Amino acid sequence: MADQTADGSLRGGLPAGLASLTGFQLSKCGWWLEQRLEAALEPLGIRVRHFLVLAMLSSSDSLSQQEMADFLLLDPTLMVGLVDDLEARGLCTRARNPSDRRRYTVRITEAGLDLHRRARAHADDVGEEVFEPLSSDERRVLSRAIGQVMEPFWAEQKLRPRHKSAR
Amino acid sequence: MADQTADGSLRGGLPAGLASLTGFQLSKCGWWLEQRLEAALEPLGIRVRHFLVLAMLSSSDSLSQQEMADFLLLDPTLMVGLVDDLEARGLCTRARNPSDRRRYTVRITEAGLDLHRRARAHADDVGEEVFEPLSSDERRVLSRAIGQVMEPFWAEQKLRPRHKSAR
DNA sequence: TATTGTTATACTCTATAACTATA
DNA sequence: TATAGTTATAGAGTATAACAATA
Repeated sequence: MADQTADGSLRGGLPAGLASLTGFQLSKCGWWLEQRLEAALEPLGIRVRHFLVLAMLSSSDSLSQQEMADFLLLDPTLMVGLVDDLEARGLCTRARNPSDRRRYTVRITEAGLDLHRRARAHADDVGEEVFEPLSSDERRVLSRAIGQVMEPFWAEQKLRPRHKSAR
Repeated sequence: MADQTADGSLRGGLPAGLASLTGFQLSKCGWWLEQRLEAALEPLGIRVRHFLVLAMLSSSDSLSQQEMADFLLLDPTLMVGLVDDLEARGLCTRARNPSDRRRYTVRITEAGLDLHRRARAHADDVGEEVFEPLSSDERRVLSRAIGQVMEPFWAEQKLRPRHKSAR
C-alpha cells in the first residue's frame, strides 16, 4: 500500500489497517453520501428514503408497497408511514389494484415528479462534491463498477422469499 | 443509461430511478459487504466492529479509546464495551498512559494479532466474492478511487471537535 | 475549565406479532 | 393456506447526561 507513513498510518491519519480495507472505506463512503444528502434534502421537507421512493416511482408506472420495500431493503411495515407521508403531501396516490385487491397501486403525481426532479438535482450535486477528487473518466468507471458488482445481489434479492429476508 | 428495459427497470429488476443513483448502489454495496463479513466472522466469535478495532491496533503501536472512536465514527461510550470484550478475551491490553493518566494505552496482543490475521483473511475472501464481477484491474481502480474520495473526509474528520461530531 | 473514560438512562429506529382483507 | 397492508408493541442499538479522575 502506497502513501504509508512511518507510524503505520496513511495521509489523513487513518490507520493503515483500516485504510487498506476497501470494504470499510466503501461503507463509510456510502454513509457519508447519505448524511450529506439527508442534509441537502432537509429544505425540501423529505428524507433520503422519501426521495428513494419517489425515484422508484418516477421510473415505473406503478409499484406495490411490498415491491418498493424489497428494492429498498426496508421492512414492509416501514413503507406504510413512508407512503402515508408522500400521499399526505400529494406526491403520490394510493389505489387498490383491481386485479388483486390486497395490493395498492402506488403512483407518482405531477407534484411528486416535480419534487423528485429537484431532489435528484441535490443528489447529483452531492455526488459531484463527494466524487470531486476523481476525473470524469474515473467517475464513470466507479459508477459502472458498483452497478456491475451489485447486479448479482439484486438478482438474488429478487428470488428470495419475502418472509425470510435478512436485513 | 444502458441495459434499460421497456418498463424502466434494469436487468436484475431494479427500477432505473434507483439503479442510476450511484450513491444508493454504493451505500447498499457497503451494507452488503458488512452483512457478509458479519456472517463470516461469527465462527470467530467477534463482530465487524471488533475486527475493525483489531485492524486499527494491528497497524499502530497503541491508540486511545477516543482516537479509535474517531476513526470508526462511533460514539466514545461504545468503545468502552468494545475494548472490554477484546480485553476479556486477551486480544488487547489496557494500560494508563503515563504521560496523560486520563487516557488508556490500548495495545494488541499476540493472540489479538493472530485473530486479526484470520479475520482479515475472511474479509479478503468476502471482498473477492463481492468484487468477483470485476477484473483485477477494475478492482484496483475501484479501491484506489474510494480511497481518494475518502481522503478529504478523513482529513476533515480529524479537525472536527469531538463533542460536536454528527454521526 | 476542558478532556478521558465510565455508567445509567432516555431515545430512536426497526423488527415482530397479531389482525383484516383478499387471494 | 398464503399474501398485502396495517397497527401496536417489544427489542436492539445508539446517543445523552452526569460523574470521577486527570490535565
